[in-house]
Amino acid sequence: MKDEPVRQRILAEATRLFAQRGFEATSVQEIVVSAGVTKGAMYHYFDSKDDLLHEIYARVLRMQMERLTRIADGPGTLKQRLHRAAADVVETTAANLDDSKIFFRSIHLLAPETQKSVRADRRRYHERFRDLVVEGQRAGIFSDRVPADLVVDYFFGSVHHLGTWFHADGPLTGAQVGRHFADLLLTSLGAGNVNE
Amino acid sequence: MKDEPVRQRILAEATRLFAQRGFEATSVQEIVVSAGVTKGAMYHYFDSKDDLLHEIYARVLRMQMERLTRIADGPGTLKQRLHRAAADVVETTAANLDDSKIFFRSIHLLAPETQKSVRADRRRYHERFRDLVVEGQRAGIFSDRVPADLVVDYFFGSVHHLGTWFHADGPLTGAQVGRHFADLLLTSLGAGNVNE
DNA sequence: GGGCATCAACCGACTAGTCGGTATGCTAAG
DNA sequence: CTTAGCATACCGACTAGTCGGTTGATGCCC
Repeated sequence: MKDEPVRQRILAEATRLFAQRGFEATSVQEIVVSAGVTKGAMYHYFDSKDDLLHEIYARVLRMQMERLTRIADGPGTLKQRLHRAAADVVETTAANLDDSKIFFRSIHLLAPETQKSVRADRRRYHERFRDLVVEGQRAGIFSDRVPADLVVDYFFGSVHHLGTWFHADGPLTGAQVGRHFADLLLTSLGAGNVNE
Repeated sequence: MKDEPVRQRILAEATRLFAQRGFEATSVQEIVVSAGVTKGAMYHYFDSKDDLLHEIYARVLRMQMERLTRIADGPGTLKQRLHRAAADVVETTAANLDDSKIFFRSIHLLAPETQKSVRADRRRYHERFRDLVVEGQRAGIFSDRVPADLVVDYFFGSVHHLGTWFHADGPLTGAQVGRHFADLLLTSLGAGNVNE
């Protein structure tokens, strides 16, 4: 922890505090004390408090997009890939709950311009995921009774809400919840068994 | 608007501003100016800024709980009642999007004690809803492959996230989204047709 | 009906403190 | 001598909440 690069340490502590107390309720002073540095150091690495939040967002979005792409373009049937992608995003979200909490609580506090760019990244992710569903609907593997966009909004609503109830020391692991959620998604698309 | 009781006007404006700019980013000064009253008036009706937020929560929770109870204890088969309850909560959430936005963004900013009481109310709602699912699983009408609690978390995650993408002037009405979401819920419970 | 008391509703200047951000200085490396 | 990497002291803006005071309606006594 102590030999971690200063920039990373500031980001890590900021993430922890933002998730615990909220963005606005956390002062820059608290962050730098917690990270064992001074304000000067923080403003050396980041332009503003907003910039700090933006970096936290960008990091998690990059990670999720990379994983989704790898799974979607990887091997396996469509059902398998969708199931895998769904379970994976649940598991990684559970493993980085702080990021998830911060994201949906605080995005509205960013400057409008920054907000727009973050939302655009988010939409690209959503669309890549949706394309899997659309592909299955076109192929007749998935039911198209409910529009693909709505199904994806339905699913991601659940994922994004993990932060309000999931606990690492609860009865279920992130991987278990991931499998269940992926099952629910597939079932609601009328594609009961993943291996059919 | 002008002859609306002062207390209601303050609540309405606070709701609007909190949803638009966030709780922390909205000053008491802005609220009172927007409502056409003074700070004295606001602190005459409410104990604190927190109290204002708490009132907003309490109001929407009361309304939702009342509607759920009426539907759950009302006529119809289990499938019909669950479908009705699910569609209803989506529709009322869409109709009061501001409340929903504020709720999940700002609850962590309340005093711990207040937070606990709000969460307790919320849990009671969740449990009443879950009981419908459990009842169906026991009766063999719904699949019990996924635990009822998880199914309900899955569903309400989607509902609570309406605030991030739903717009009243979008392509779908609240009622339409409600029907789709209720369909998805029933389908994921393996209960395809509502009227079977 | 006139005088008096009471009370909720409301006003707005004020306080005490906090916040994000900056200006300047120092040190060590190259 | 220059630059990166910080530290420290400080500023101006803004905030939630307070408090002494005003206003107008109502009730009651004589």
